[in-house]
Amino acid sequence: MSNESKDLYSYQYLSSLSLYELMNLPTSTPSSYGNNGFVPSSYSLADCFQSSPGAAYDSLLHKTLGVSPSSSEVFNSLVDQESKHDTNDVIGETPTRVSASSSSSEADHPGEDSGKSQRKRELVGYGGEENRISKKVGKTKKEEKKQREPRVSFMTKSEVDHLEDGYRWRKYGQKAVKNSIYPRSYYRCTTQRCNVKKRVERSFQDPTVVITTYEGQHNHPLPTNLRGSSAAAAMYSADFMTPGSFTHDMFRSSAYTSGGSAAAALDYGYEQSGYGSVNANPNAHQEYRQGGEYELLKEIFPSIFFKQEP
DNA sequence: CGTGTTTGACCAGCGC
DNA sequence: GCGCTGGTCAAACACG
Repeated sequence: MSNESKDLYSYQYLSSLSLYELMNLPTSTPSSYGNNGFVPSSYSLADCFQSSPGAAYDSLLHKTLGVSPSSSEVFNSLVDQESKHDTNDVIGETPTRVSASSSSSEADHPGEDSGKSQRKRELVGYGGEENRISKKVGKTKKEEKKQREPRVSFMTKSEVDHLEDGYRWRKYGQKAVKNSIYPRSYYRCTTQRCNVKKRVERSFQDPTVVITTYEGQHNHPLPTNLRGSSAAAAMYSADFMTPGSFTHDMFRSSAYTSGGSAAAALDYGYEQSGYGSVNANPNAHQEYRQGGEYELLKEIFPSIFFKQEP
């Protein structure tokens, strides 16, 4: 799969460049912070949504996926590449459509973890995971695969690998990835019974680009005792942004001044037909924001979205 | 002491 | 069947 992933990677890289061009982002990033153009990377990701989730999301996804039809393929292909083998099992069955409902919460789908891990836990007797093991009973591997969690992939121009999103993450692994000199880090939400994971890797073609892939949906509120720069990100935002006043232009400006920009893509496990219609139908954009993608993002970044709601 | 990171080992899936 | 690769585990370690 080496050649294929290489192509995907190249494709993605070009796509990200296209995004920057679309957003009229300069190649250099003079900053209003007077901070060499850098602020915590969390700003570029979280604040974009924090300031106005709808606008930022529009900006991110509509521009990324909407303007450039190939981009959606690229992003989705990228995040799907390791699970291509699932396609035959899943395609046409639309098992991973996500809505704001809790029907797809981790509690309901603990089998998000790979079967191999379950097998190992079964052998080792991994504490606190009995429910997973018991859930495994009576299921085939294929059935487990179908329960892949939806994933969201962000490309963020940042010098910081691990983007603060308000949740607490525990790093549980790091692997060198093929065709990249940068390792991929694996994080898991530290909240009990929440199996949301994320992978963080740096683009080997553009080291300034960090690719963050979230998998699953949090089944708990945002931790109250936040550490790190989530609050700081909010402060950054408050300094010069008024919630709700965020426009596409401001997002562009935000990405510009923060020295960071982000692209996002949603991975619904082969259910991508919606993008075409979104692109073709201007009115579909609203539906799309009210639909699964927007809601998914809300669930993944509740702290960001809830702050905007009166 | 609790929490998070590092890192070598292990395992399963896939391609050849 | 074998080797490669991605994903995960868990002991050891670091840190506040």
